[in-house]
Amino acid sequence: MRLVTWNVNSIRSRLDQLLPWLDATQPDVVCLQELKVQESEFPYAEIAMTGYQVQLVGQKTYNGVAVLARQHLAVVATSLGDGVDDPQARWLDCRVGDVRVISVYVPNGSEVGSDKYAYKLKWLQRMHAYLVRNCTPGEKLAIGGDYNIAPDDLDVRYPAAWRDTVLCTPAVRAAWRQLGQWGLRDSVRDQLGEQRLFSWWDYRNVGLQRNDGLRIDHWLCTPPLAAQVTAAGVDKYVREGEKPSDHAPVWIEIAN
DNA sequence: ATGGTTGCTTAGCAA
Repeated sequence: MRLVTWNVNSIRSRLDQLLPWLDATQPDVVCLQELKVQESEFPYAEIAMTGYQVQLVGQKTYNGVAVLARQHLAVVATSLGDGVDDPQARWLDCRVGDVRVISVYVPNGSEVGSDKYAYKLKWLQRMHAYLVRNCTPGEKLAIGGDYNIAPDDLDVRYPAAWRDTVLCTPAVRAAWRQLGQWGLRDSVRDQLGEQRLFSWWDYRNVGLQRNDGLRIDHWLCTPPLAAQVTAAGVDKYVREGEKPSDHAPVWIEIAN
C-alpha cells in the first residue's frame, strides 16, 4: 500500500502535473495540501476521471486539504474541532479501510515573532491536543502533510542559511518532538537512516539548482503502522518538471 | 544577499 503526501500549491494550476503523476504512480492514498480553492470550484470531474475518490476541506485563495483514495473513503473530521474560532482549512481526518489517514497543512509561521508564528505554535499544540483527545497510539494512524518543520539539521541542505527561520526554530522542533512523545514515528526518516532527502525548494532562491532544499513534508505513523513501513522516498522529478509546485511528493510503502 | 518566484486576485498577501 502506497501513501503519498504532496503540497500542490493550487490544485487547479497543478492538474496537468497531478493527473499524469497519479496515473503513472498509482498510489493507494494521496494527501494533498494548499488546494487554494473553495469546494464549489474544486475540479471534481477531473479527479473522478482518474478513478480516485476524494474528500476535501476547501477555502478560497488559501490553505485547503484533501485525501484521495482508490477504495472507500469516509470522513472522520474536517477540523481540529476544539471550539477555537479558526476558519483556516488545514485538517482532514479520514478512514480508508483499516487505516486512519489525516491530511495536514501546518501553518508556515511567516517570520519568527510575528502573529502568524504565534498562530503556528498554538496550532501545533492544538494538533497535539486533538491526538490526545481523539486518537490512540495503538491504532493504525498515518498523518501525511506539510508540517512546515525541518525536524533536524539533517533535513536542511544548508542549515546555516535556514537557522532560526520558522521552519527550524527550537520551538517548532520541540513541538515536533512532542508529537513523537505522544507516539508518532517519523516513518520517512526511519527508512532513510542518515540519508538526506528534501521535499521543498523555495521558488525564490532559484534553490533547486543548488539543491537548497528542506524536508518539511512528512509521514508520521503510530507504531502498529510504522512497523509495516517497508520503503519511503521523494518524487523529486515532479519538482524538476514543467510548472512545478514548490513541493515534491513524499511517499511511504506499507506491507500487507 | 531583506532579494528572489509563484498563485490568487487584481496591488497586495502568502508562501
